[in-house]
Amino acid sequence: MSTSRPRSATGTRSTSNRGPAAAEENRRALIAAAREIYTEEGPGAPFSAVAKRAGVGQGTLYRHFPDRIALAAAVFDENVAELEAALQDDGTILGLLDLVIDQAAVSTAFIRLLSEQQNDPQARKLAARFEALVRLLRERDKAAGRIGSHVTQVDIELAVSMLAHELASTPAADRSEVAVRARRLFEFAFAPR
Amino acid sequence: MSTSRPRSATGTRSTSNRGPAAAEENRRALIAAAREIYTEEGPGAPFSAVAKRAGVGQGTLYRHFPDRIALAAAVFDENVAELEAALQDDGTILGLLDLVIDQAAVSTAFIRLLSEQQNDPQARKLAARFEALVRLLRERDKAAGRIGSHVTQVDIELAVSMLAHELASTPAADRSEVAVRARRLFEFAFAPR
DNA sequence: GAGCTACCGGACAACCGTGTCCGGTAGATA
DNA sequence: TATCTACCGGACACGGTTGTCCGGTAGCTC
Repeated sequence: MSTSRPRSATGTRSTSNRGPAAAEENRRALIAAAREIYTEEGPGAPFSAVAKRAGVGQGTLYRHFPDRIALAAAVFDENVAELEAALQDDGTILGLLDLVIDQAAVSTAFIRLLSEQQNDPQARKLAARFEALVRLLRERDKAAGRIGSHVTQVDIELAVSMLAHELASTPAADRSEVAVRARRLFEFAFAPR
Repeated sequence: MSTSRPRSATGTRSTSNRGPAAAEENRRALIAAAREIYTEEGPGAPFSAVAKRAGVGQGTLYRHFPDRIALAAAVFDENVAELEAALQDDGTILGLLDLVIDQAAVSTAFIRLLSEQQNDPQARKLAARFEALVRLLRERDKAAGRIGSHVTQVDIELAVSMLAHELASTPAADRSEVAVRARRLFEFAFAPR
């Protein structure tokens, strides 16, 4: 996740900041900065803060990502890919919840994007990937008797959404405490009856 | 400007808008307006919109309530009183969830106030009243075997908080659908094992 | 009914985030 | 090296919110 740029905290850009190669590097720096910002300040943070954090100008930010949605989509594309990679082979629903907890702030922004931009094609595509992943995990868990048959696809999506929203509005200090509680609550809700 | 005020649902002012009696009426109008605004636009709505909605000037708003917190506290004071009135005698935890659902937007703002202003004495007092209510309901439900003994005080508070947050970020159109789902989920989580 | 007090209302300055625009400059090309 | 191109960065204009300040006026007192 770390870039080697003056950027957020340390180091100096190895290459120049001009030319086509730099354009790509800037793009990646912006995505990384957005992740950090989401994590630290939540999805409401000023858009322009991303540029500052990435160590580039406003112009560069808007050139690469015309609006918040475009940037968010780029961030979550990576995010969903990580979830898929971690869970597709042998993950579980509870494992999914754990990853959502790990990625608390980014997850929230992701969930928010999905619910607020239901018309945006990019957002829809991400939603579809996420839902497919949930479907896979649910079927596997059900077959293995790890979750009850009363648990629907939507139940799980709702649980993820609630968890993410709750974590987003929890002061960082209490977050792990809340995460443990919530996980336990959903474990009860999903348990075979 | 003459007799026709933009004042909304609360109706037309019967007395003048000056003098000590009017001061009290303005105060109540502001609280009512704040409720409406929370309900319609969520807790992020411009503070000054409350004054406009109440049909009074900015000055009047700030004179009565120096900041958002003071106003929010006044609103939720009424709110908690309503919860107490409705549930104290024979309410249940699920009944509490239902009321939270009914008051979706106001509840959210309430929950947010509690988590963001943990130091404010007014907010703490409201939190204490709310927690006492939950304690009462939980003990009653437990005694009656309506909820499992694994369900803790904090579990319930967390469920309310998650529910409120989720509803807040749900488009109005989908809210009742989500409410039903969430209620069911918590019913499973709380059920005796 | 005259004067005093208290409260009202809205104008306004300060502030913050957004998105655009353009001068500057590195790198590419020959 | 001279010139051309593409991208960079930050200044800035704009729109919206906050919180203050003060002239105006209703109601109260005598």
